Amino acid sequence: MRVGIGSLDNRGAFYTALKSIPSGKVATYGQLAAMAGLAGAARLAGKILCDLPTDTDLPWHRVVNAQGKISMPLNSPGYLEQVRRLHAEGVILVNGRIPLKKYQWI
DNA sequence: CAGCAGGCGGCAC
DNA sequence: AGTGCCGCCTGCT
Repeated sequence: MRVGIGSLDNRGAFYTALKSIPSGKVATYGQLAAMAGLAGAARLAGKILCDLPTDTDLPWHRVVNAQGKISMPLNSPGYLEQVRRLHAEGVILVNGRIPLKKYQWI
């Protein structure tokens, strides 16, 4: 939230890391944080991704939690949107979760 | 497999 | 300057 950009500097790092995720692959929050140079700040990743608009050009939908599941209420529009985008890239959910063994970007 | 507890990093108030 | 809050992670019950 807050349209103002001012104090977010690491945010750019997250965006960069996010863009680095190839299509058809997914990464965990911790992974993304590590890529952004903030290893251990997985929560930050979630906070920042939460801040992203649903219509953003960034592949935020390629980020899931360590369990390979989407963090968010099932009835949340973001959830459905994420699943939709992932499916469009060839990433399918099995029993509501993504097989990280196959899709996790390493 | 599910549930609980602790720890981690950084932003917002 | 301190507290709370997370789209979390990992380990142990």
